[in-house]
Amino acid sequence: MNKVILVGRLAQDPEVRYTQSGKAVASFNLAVNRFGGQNNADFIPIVAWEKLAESAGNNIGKGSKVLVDGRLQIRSYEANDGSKRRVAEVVAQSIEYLDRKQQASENGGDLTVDSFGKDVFPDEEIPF
Amino acid sequence: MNKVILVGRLAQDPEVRYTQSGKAVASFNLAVNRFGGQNNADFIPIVAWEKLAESAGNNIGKGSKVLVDGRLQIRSYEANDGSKRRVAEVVAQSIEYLDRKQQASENGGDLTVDSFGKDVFPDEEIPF
Amino acid sequence: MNKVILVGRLAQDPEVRYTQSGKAVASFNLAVNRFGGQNNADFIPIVAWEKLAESAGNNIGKGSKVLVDGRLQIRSYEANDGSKRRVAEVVAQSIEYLDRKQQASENGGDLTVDSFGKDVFPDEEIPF
Amino acid sequence: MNKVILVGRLAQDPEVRYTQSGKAVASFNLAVNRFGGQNNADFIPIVAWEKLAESAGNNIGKGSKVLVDGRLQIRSYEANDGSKRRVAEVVAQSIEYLDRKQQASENGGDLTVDSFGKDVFPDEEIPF
DNA sequence: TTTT
DNA sequence: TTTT
Repeated sequence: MNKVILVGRLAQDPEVRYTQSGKAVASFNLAVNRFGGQNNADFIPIVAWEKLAESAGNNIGKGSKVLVDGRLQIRSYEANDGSKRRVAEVVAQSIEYLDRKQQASENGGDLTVDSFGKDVFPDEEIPF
Repeated sequence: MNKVILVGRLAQDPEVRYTQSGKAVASFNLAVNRFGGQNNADFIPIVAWEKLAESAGNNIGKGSKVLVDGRLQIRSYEANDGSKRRVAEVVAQSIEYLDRKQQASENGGDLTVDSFGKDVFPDEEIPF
Repeated sequence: MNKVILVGRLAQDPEVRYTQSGKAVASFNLAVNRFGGQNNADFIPIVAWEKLAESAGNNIGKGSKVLVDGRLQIRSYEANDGSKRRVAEVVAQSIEYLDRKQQASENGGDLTVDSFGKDVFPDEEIPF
Repeated sequence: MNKVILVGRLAQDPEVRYTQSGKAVASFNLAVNRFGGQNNADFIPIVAWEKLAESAGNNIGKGSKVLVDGRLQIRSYEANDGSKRRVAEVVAQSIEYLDRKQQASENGGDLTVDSFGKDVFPDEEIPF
């Protein structure tokens, strides 16, 4: 069990890059207000992959309010001076767009993007 | 966003049934202790599907301690007297077995069963 | 561990009542969309107590979008015909108001109401 | 909304320190297995305060299995070379002890420690 | 109806 | 470094 749920606003536009194998990766910091908190936020690094990444790149930007559901991961990397560093980041499993800043979409509904197939089974099928 | 996370013990062995289309469905009540609570628990109906259901049928029983991650669903059904009833239940998305009652498995590790494919990406692939 | 996190819209205005000991209790159904889901929602009963209840009564109504953080509880009661019934409901521990329908509040920020005292400790105090 | 839920084992005994104002603070790394993961874990820094800290110091140690419920915080500090660094850590709001390594406690039940007062209301009080 |  |  490794679950993180955050509501906040993007501190900057998502940066979308591509791995050597061609997978899209988006990253941005999420400003999550602390309780009591006008000018008191945690800026939490978020990473999203593939269609989640592409959707973020196309649909949200600096200031957008989102709900991120994901897992907390510690990633190792080599710093410029050759030293080994560790950074914590949240790998998004789904992102729910809580407002629609720019394009006031005519259908109104909220958009949720998810990194896996769905497991929704109709009520009627249950054999009891 | 519809997320439920529970830790508790099975109040009875899982019942495994099959839909007309052949899908396995397991159901059981989970005793979740309230704070302060020896003899003070909520008995929460859990439903699991397909491989989650089969694994539950094979690996856990009355008294097993588990962590259930799922969503809360309201299901409508027709009662015996023809009246329409609604029941709330948690549809499991993953079940983590926190103890191994019967078979003291030699490898020691915990078992997690999950209803969808995994989205684990290796650290090294990240292009930054 | 008994945790529920829901995002949805109130299906009706909160009903605020008072216990014999004078505690406020608010109740309403929350429409939580399923994935894929325009016309496909679970209507989940929510209960809030004391200042959470009063705030809900004053600040949100039918159609308001909220994030509810709480626990899932099974409550027993006696039906009109004398039979014993059980109902599941979510007891809210905090409610975050994700939009402000009517009154475009002048202070701008989002409003979160919480049922317990806060445990926020300043960063500087940590002795390492 | 800033919520983190983790299940893992302590990578070392908790270190308990005291702030200048006398508050207890415990810190340790939690090894949280990734899916698929025997030798594949994230080591996540956990911080607990006051009675949570004292209980951790007294009741759990390296290898203990726990469920941590908390929030993700970014803390700034000054490194030895005077540069400003940021570190992410989980501030525990409750810790559930999922096993009892050393002392096979005679009372059986699980121990949950929580950082705030409880909001449990009896079922009977609800006026409907 | 029920778990430890 | 940063959001409203």
